[in-house]
Amino acid sequence: MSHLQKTESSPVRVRFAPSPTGHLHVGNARTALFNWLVARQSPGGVNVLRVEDTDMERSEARFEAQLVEDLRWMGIDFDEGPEQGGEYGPYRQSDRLEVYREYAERLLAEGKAYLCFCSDELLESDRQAAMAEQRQPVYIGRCRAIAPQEAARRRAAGEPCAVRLRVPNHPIRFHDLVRGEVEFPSEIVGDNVIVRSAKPGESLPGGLGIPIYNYVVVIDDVLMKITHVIRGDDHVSNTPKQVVVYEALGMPVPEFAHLSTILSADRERLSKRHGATSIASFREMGVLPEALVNYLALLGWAPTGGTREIFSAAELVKEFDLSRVTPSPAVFDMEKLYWLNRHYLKQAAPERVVALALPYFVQAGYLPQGAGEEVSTETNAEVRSWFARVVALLVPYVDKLDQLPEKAALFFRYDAAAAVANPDNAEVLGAASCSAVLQTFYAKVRAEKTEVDTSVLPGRTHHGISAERFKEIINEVKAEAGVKGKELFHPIRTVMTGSHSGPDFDKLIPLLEDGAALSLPVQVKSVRERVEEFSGVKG
RNA sequence: GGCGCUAUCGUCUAGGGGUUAGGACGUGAGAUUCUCAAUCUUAAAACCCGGGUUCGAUUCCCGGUAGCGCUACCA
Repeated sequence: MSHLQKTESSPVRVRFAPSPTGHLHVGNARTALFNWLVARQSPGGVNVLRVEDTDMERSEARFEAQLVEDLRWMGIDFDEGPEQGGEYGPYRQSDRLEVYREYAERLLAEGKAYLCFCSDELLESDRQAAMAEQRQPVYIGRCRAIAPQEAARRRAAGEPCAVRLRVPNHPIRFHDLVRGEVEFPSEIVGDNVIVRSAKPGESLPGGLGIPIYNYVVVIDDVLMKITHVIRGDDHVSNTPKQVVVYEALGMPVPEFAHLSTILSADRERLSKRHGATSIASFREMGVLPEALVNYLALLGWAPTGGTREIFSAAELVKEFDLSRVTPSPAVFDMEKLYWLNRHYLKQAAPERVVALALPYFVQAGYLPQGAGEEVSTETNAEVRSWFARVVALLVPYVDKLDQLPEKAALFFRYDAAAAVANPDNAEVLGAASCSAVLQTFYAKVRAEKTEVDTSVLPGRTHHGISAERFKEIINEVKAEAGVKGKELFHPIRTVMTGSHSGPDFDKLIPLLEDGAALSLPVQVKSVRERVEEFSGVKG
């Protein structure tokens, strides 16, 4: 944190500056997280959200809203931004065009910038020529020497013109918290355009067009008093172009921190093509925000010692250190995210996991639409408490919440015929001792007293074999059929669940019986019903 | 093409002029359990290549290679 200390006089101010052109991606989310961590770990630190929507064609308001929601879900909040305002607003670039124009005029008046009247065609042929001669394809400065009065006259006459910044004649250097000192020769920068020429319908007062990104970021960062620019490393090559703007403005250059790219398993830049990489998709699949935050922090950062991996957001705020961030790109590993998610799923308060799991079951059609509602009728409360036990039983089996309904198939999708036909069960069902076990077991279950309970669901019987009673039955089968161990348990398990593997009987049997007593969209079959159905297929 | 950035187990990483190169995910094995999941134990697994500097380089320097980024009146 030493790098933050020296700016103690003025508090740390960082910003996250996304373009609302799509869903929030893991790469951007990590950038947002690192910014947030730096702001929160520094006394008086301020986290600014700035929406870079100058690309009118691709920017959409709904993406901005989505973005903020995704960030909030992760626990990342802002002190200043379009929603909360602040003294350095407005925070949407589309609302700041007048500011950019003013500064451009100032730069022009001071001779730091000049008007360029070159046509697109001319520029393009310059570029081709430069490429052919293997030179850097930068602007050759054709309009640099036009006298200001002459330029002003041509502009007033309505001749289309762009504004270019005069690049200084010295190497451009800046400090990067993750990469150290970075230096570029000025020749590679060139006199870049900072304000486009006016396009029909996009004209600003004074006949200028929409300003260029590399210029507006600097104006914004200067005006918003940003002390640390933390962003993706796709901006390192842009940085010298921006540093030149700071110099022209006579403003101090902030600290930079360029975060490495997140790659997919094929070592390509992570994109939609690589499946679910948007923050929304992680939320939808039932990844906990604390797992995602923890994982993202570990991508490119490790604490001193490098052995600790589990960090809450609060712990990250305490431990995180920008200068320990690695400059090398990292491959996104879904398995490790899942590992963290499994960890946090076990840690999480049961009620929370149940609430989060519920929609998946409603969607699967296993639970009624209103099951999530707070208004708890008596039945609803019963369903909920049963469901809570189901979730608790199944959570150790999943990486993420959306896998839960599939794991719950043993409750809702019992199918004896399919179980008997399943090749996975062939060995168990084909064992010599199987028949004896099954016959004895069927008889025992049938002999159980049936307790009719029509209070919950008229016309249904609730047998209510307890876990203890079930254990006794198994012991009786063991004694009478003379079979023990796997040969005893596997066939019985197959009858009960359709599979020879699954949760402990102690927990499973009561859930089966209690579930059967409930009125659900997909009826859970009781122990006795399962026995009847199974014996019908395999007598 | 030019410029820049990067390079430790399959993956995320720690470390650093002399180390048995550490941890984690994943994988294999074992324990536990009727079984699966969970849990515990355990094993295999890495310093990109070539030159320097040095008594000694994985570590420092240079070059190569590879990957990525930027090369716009995109952001």
